[in-house]
Amino acid sequence: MTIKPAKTMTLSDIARLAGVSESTASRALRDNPVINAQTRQKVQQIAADHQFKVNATARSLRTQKSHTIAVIILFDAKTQQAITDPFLLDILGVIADELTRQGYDMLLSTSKTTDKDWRSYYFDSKRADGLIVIGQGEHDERVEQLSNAGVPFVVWGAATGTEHFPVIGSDNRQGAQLAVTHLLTQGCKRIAFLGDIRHSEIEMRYLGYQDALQAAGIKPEAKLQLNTDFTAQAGYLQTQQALFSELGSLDGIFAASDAIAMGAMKALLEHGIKVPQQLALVGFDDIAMSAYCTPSLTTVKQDTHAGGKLLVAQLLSRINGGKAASQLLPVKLIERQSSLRGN
Amino acid sequence: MTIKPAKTMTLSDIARLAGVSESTASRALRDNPVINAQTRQKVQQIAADHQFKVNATARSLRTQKSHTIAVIILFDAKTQQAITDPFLLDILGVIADELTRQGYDMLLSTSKTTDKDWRSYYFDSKRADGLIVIGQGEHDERVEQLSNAGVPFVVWGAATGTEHFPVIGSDNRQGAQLAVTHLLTQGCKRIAFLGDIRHSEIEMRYLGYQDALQAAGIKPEAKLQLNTDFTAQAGYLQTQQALFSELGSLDGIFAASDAIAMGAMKALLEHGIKVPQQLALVGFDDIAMSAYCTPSLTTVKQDTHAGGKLLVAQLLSRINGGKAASQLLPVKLIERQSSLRGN
DNA sequence: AAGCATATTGCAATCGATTGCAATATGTCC
DNA sequence: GGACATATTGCAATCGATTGCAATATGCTT
Repeated sequence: MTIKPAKTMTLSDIARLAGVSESTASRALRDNPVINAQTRQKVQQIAADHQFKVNATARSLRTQKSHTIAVIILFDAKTQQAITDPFLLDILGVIADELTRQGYDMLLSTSKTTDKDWRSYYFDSKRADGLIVIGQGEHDERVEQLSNAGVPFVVWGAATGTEHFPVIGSDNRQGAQLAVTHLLTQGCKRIAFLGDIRHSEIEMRYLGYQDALQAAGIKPEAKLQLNTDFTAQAGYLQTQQALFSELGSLDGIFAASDAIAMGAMKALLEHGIKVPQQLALVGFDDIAMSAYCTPSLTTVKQDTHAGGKLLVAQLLSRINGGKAASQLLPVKLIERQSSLRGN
Repeated sequence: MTIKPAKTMTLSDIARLAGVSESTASRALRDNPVINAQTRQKVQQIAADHQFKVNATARSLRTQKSHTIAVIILFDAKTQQAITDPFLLDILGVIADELTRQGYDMLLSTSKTTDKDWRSYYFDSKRADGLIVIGQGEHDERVEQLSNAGVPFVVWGAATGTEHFPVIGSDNRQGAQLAVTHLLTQGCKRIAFLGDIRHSEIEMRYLGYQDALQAAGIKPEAKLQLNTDFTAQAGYLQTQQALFSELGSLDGIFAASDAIAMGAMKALLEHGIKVPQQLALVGFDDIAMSAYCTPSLTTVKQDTHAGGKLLVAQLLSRINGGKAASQLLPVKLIERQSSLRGN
């Protein structure tokens, strides 16, 4: 039998019940040591008895802090799809937990929401103290605008070193290089790249792909780079098409995401191509499913946990008057069946 | 060259600049027809010039409406994992879009956040006007409490007909029945059920499983129901174990989620069991990857789009003084390779 | 020209909590 | 007993917008 308050209690109600002023009540509830211990205790007890909760709106108005961070997930302008890649979900979960741990709420915005002017909507209107933008996408001018407007924000994406706002992201170039070098080690000679290089993260992966080839004395062929959206379907269709085209014979594929890789795998298997014997395949992200497809997928694992924590840490530091710096996170190659030929 | 406001503009600034009172300015900005058209225009122009945005906090305080909905994703008490199933991501995206369309913001809370008392934290504190709870999980008392507290909320889960709060969800029982009937039609005689029936949604699926067997004159064996978490890993391990145990020979598996099914598939293939010839497999959810594993996965498709829209519609109706009703959404069997034996 | 309806605008209270500063009470020292 | 330091508490302003009601202006009627 919980007491069901007829109407919401306010601080003034609590103060009256405790026989103190609102200021004392307010201080008592916030454990301000200047208030006498007994008074403090009494006020807190009464507040608890009446299930009093501070009105977050009033507090925000007065303190000029919302204690809320807006997380914006950029959607692909082309596919119009919001969050689809399981990878996003991973990092989103980490960010959510970390924000909570730090006492912040998370306002989530996806796809169409972002038609809005983020700065106006979230920051100028005081809905949020700062922004986390996930996925730079294809060079978004809106991100650039943010940096001119004094809005505290951090981006998950590709730190190229040239942007003038803080970007946290995996070392995509290094990851791709590891992956492609691995393919070369497994004996691949002609490796296709599946991914849309208009996304800056993917562009970095493509650079890593080229690095690896060049290090092995192989000249990258432009026609082996095939623009592919972030979906299994796109990977499937692109691979089918590649197999029918006059690309010549491939013996390796590096896909810019695991979802793409799985689509590619499907197409290959349908065509009776043996993976990894005839063609070795490597993805990127290490989503949960990668270990459980057949053959299991070799991939580059991003440290989403570190990434999420870092995004939050940098943003909060920035909000609290400090600086936020770009940072590259190390990645790791996870070798599985799709590329291991057992020499 | 955007004008960079030295400090944030307030309504009073705009009023002063326009030479009108704050009340007139406020009304003008909200397109109140009582204000003279010219005045209205002038105020709006000035506001636009100075990139004025209404302070959402102040408005909320005054109007007593946050125009925010808290979405709570229940995590599994056991695995301690937050959002992992791709299915959640789907429905979350739909809800986000729909809330945006309706002019609401979305406060997302996962896993550890939910240690809090939701009612206090989100509703009593006026952070949100209502709650959407996703995943009833294993009979959560906290959901029950909400319904006693007059908080507007809706749940995505299993509408059993006995709960006294609005639940929107797929017709899990019907879906399972379709799936298992399909397996029987394909000639399966002994079908295992992989899923944790302590989750009410899964319980409904188990009932549907039993319905189908009984309709075919088969007596369900309790030992063929194997509790399994919502992950590919759990499906994999459980299936491995099942194959080594003295369950006798199975020729069909109905998994309570696609992720579980994919784990199961992995285990089967590793053991050289031919899918679907020796053992047919059906999942639930129709996540994006299901069409792209090999063999592709037969599954029961949930209408996440309708579900998300309905959740939002019902909640807003409830907030606006109306009623919210539980509702069952129809599902659809998607037949793919993992179960089709071509008779 | 007085009377009254209608169109616009402004005054001032209000939403609920926080906080700088002043006020009071208590204790200590010489 | 007076002076002064310290511990507690309260007053009142403030955050920024919204809104009921009153005030003023304008136009029309007879």
